[in-house]
Amino acid sequence: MTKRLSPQDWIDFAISALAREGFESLKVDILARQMGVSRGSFYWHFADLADFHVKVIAHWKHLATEAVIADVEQSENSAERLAALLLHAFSRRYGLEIRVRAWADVNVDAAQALDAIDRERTDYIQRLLIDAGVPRPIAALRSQLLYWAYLGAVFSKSDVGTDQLYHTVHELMVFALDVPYRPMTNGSVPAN
Amino acid sequence: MTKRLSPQDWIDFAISALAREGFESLKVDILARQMGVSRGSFYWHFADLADFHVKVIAHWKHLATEAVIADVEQSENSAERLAALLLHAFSRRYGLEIRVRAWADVNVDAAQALDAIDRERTDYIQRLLIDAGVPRPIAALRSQLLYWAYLGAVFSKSDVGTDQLYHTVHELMVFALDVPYRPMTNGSVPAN
DNA sequence: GGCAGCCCATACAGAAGTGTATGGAGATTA
DNA sequence: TAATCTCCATACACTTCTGTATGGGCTGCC
Repeated sequence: MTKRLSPQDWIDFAISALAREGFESLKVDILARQMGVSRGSFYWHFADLADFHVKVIAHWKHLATEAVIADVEQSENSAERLAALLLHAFSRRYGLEIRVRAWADVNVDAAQALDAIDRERTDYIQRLLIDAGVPRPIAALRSQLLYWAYLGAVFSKSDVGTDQLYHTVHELMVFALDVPYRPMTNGSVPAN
Repeated sequence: MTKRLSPQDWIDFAISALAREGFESLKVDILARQMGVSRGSFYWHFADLADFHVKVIAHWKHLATEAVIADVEQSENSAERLAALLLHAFSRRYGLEIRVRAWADVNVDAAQALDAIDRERTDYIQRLLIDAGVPRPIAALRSQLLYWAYLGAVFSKSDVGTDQLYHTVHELMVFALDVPYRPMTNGSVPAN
């Protein structure tokens, strides 16, 4: 019945296991037990563990880039887009991303995937800044710093509260665009 | 001769191994081999692996806090101190810190130590901002963001070049203190 | 020189995980 | 219905690492 598994089933389960327990749970033994199946199933679908890990990382990369693209379609002008992006970035749950970055310290493929994702994101932010009128060299620097702040937030345990979130975004918008910024949502953000 | 080892010898070697190869190298087998000694030595000095790891983490925490204190004594006024701190933070080699953060995803003690260090550092930055005249609630937010940027830089593979370094610090100083800042070193930083 | 105490080597048992070989159950197609 | 193809279970050999037990060398001290 529901017992026949596809390679994608394994990969999907691995992604959720990665988010829940970290990369050390991505072992044939453990996954098979949790999926109620034997290791024989795994070795039918995948050559070995390394092969499996490569495919899991590739799928994560796919998910991560999809998330970026989804943000692109949100608003019209680039300032609004940047604000929406920041809002989304700093309110997100970081479960999966923090696991992949820990994994990258051990796994070369994960490290390469992260490098690509990082470049992709900073490039996009930089384009937004340039479109918003920030001179190119300054935009390069600030996009880097903005993304670093995002990365730091990912790793920092301290969650951004819903009210602090708007202040955070406001501060970053001012930093990024050099002008006071008033968000579209409501008036809960002070005028600095 | 030079073969008799103290517990501290093991811990020191573990710290350097951690920086070089990551936390997965902190195994009795591997360390003993690299130190040219047998595992019997290890189990004489330490109860078990967990005990050893706890002590390694404690020692790292000691080193990390020492580094912060060293920065405190550098300059006179708080703006100069902040600039010196940023300069030092963003020009540092991150080898050890990135390893510990990866380790923290797996080891609870490492995670706790990192939490404490993070809090310590942000508190210090916040104090500097307040001393420099930034209102307390804004200082809290900005110190958080500044530290996030530092954390992001730690994880980002892209190294900060020596020339970009001054621009980075300049941008962050402006962001932190709300005023154009001119560093003391030389005139290589544009007036924005 | 003899005697403790400190430090290390060796050997053993065992857990956890990988990969392979083989066979068997179920669905699919001829 | 028979043959075949998919998918999985079981069993085995192997590696890596941990922790313990035991004994031996070295050092300082009397």
